[in-house]
Amino acid sequence: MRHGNRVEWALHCALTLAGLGKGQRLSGAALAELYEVPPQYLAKALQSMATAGLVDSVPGRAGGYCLARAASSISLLDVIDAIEGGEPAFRCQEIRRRGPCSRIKSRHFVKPCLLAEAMHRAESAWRRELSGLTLADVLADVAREVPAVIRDALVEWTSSRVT
Amino acid sequence: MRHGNRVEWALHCALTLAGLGKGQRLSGAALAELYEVPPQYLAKALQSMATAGLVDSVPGRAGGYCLARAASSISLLDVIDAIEGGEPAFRCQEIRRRGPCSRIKSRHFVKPCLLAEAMHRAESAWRRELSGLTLADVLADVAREVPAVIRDALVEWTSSRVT
DNA sequence: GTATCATGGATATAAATTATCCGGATATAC
DNA sequence: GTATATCCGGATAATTTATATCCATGATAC
Repeated sequence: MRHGNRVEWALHCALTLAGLGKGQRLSGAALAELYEVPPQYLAKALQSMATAGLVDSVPGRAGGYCLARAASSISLLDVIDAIEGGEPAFRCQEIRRRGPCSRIKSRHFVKPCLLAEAMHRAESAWRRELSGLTLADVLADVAREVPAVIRDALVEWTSSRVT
Repeated sequence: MRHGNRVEWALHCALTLAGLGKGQRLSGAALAELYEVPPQYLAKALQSMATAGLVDSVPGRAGGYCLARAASSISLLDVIDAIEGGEPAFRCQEIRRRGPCSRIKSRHFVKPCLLAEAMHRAESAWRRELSGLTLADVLADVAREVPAVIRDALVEWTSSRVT
């Protein structure tokens, strides 16, 4: 089980957009440069976030992306779900009903599969952890923990690409 | 992000083996019949569990599989890790160091990526949930919650295939 | 009007998953 | 001892998913 690369890209892009000033935007090409990833493929991830209502996209010259709402209202889970669709990682195939149990009527299987339930509880714990952390939270941590050398370099680059 | 089918198969097989009496075994073919899955592919999952030390495999006529240790000492996480290798689902590619940050010396990146950390904390929550649930726990829930009709059918089938 | 940018569909490539095959080793039944 | 049933592990094939690119379209700034 593993996440696609776009999850990482989307998280970083969302965080970068969260650090922008009011009314500022970055183009897809700029974000692709920032992280050195394929621009047209990154565009798919940005598009997914736009569809999910996390970012606003402005076409045309001086267009680009910015957050659609406050960074404090966007959780990491929101971003991940936008990219991966929010479907559960464990998908019960109900194999418990096969073989010798295939003759048993459906009504006896009223209780969900206990193993599937356990897997879903675990996923809920995962989702809870990620839904409790917003872009604003991470941004605050960045301000506190990331060295000034790095923050300065990012601020400088951003100011050269922002619109 | 999604789990392979073998995870579900392995969990159900492990639970079935946990329900066996002392010294009893089931062959890979029998388990494949029980869940109507491809025998030779299920064998790979059983092999992984054997390699991980979760089940003992006995070759030869009247051979088969049984748990290698007490059901109360095998967690669902043990089974999943045996199948999927226990690698984290999120693998940080350190894209934060690219682009404008590629000139910054490595020593400034001493703190791990905050987004990667958040993802790993979420995975830890997932793992904690699953490591806290053993096959014995689930077996007890089955005894309590699964209708007798189903349990009886399984017991009957098992007794016809066990060695 | 022209250059820049996002959109979304189509398509191509790479990788992981799923599945099968087979020769070899081992233990049991007869 | 021989035949049978079983696990092992490497090789290979088929299928599905992830990754990546291409291009036609429409919107916006200058």
